[in-house]
Amino acid sequence: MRKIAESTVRRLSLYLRFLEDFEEQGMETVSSEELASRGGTTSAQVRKDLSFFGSFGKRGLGYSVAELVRRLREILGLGRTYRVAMIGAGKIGSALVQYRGFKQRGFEIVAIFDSDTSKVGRNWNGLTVRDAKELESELRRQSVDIAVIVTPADAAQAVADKVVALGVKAILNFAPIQLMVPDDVVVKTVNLALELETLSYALTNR
Amino acid sequence: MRKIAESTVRRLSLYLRFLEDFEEQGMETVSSEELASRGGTTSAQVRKDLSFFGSFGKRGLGYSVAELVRRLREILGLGRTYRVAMIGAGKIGSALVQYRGFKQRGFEIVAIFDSDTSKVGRNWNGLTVRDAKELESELRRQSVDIAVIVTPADAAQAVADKVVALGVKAILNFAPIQLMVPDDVVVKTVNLALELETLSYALTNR
DNA sequence: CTAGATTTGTGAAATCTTTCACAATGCCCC
DNA sequence: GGGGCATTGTGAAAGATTTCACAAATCTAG
Repeated sequence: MRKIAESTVRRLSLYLRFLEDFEEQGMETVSSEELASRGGTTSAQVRKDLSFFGSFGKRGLGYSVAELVRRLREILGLGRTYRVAMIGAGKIGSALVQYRGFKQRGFEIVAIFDSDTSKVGRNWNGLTVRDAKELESELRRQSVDIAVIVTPADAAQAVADKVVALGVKAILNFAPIQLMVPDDVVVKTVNLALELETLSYALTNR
Repeated sequence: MRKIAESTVRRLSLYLRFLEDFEEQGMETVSSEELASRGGTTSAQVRKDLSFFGSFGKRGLGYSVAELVRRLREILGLGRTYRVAMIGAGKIGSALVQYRGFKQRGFEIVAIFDSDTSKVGRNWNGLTVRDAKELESELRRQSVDIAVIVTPADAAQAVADKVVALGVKAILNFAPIQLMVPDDVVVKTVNLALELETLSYALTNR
């Protein structure tokens, strides 16, 4: 498949969100213009984004909401569930575990680890926090698709190395460092400091 | 000032992080190549990024770590402190309040609000959670630079409208919706669902 | 069945971002 | 002080993304 820009994928994900709203409101069809205005982009952009994957609309009429939802879910790979391991049972981990959007979209947290023995054994949303030492044996026992790294910065790279060695191909990283991983592993980093500093930049240079 | 790409600003913020590390390690100078390899980019990219703001290096030698740190902090607007109001005292808000990077970089949380009366009055890291009804009077009493929105999706737009009306020019949004704000207000949205779905896309289309 | 109104899909143009490549500069050492 | 080495700063080229603009398709009404 032709290489698709990350910006395109992010917009598709947004469109899907809007379409789900539209579907709930009982709309049957939607135009690229309606999707665009909801997402702060242009109708041409919407059509171009979709055109990379096929032609889903009807000229003169627009897109069937139900069909486009189905197609986007397929394109984004949301037709299955993903098994997620969370490494780090601190505040952010705790917030994430409770985040309903996870399960709703098919991301199922199957294990939580922490190296702090005072946290090990606690029950979190139906899951027992396990000792980080068991990470390896546990990931051998049950495969996971995605590792969420919510450790302090100085532990994150070691954790990443370990999960990569155990075959994990996708990492969602909340530690404020740049992880080094092989090319065939995808990493998304959510870096709060970066977001704050782009705000700061924008406030300063107006 | 010439319009600078957001991608450039984000990289500058990354470089600053690396430089702080280098400084701590006692390095006096650094080359664009060293910065680049640490950040997963190229030396030409580093030099181009910096060149938008001036020429800070010495040919043949590289950059003075201390000076570049100083310049980047200035460029990013980190020479001052920012007053931050947090709206929403749920799990994510609680994680953010404890996040040390906030204060470390000059972002001081000066008020926390929630509409859940069972949370109002609690002490969070030295701050009392206030009733969301007081948002307006409180923001009139003390100005804030940045509003962090950590409410459920269905409340977020109303909160945004209110803080914008009260003069806030920058919003960090954790609610999973697209906020509508006037052009002169900057919004950064951290949308977990989006990150998960780009991972899902990447895992599917390999 | 035709005219008119919409709205898609998509090449081509415009714009934006990254990479290339090399002259210019400064340091070091003899 | 001059030769050699390292590294910056930056136009120009290449590449990527967005916007434009219009033919093609479909619907509606008469």
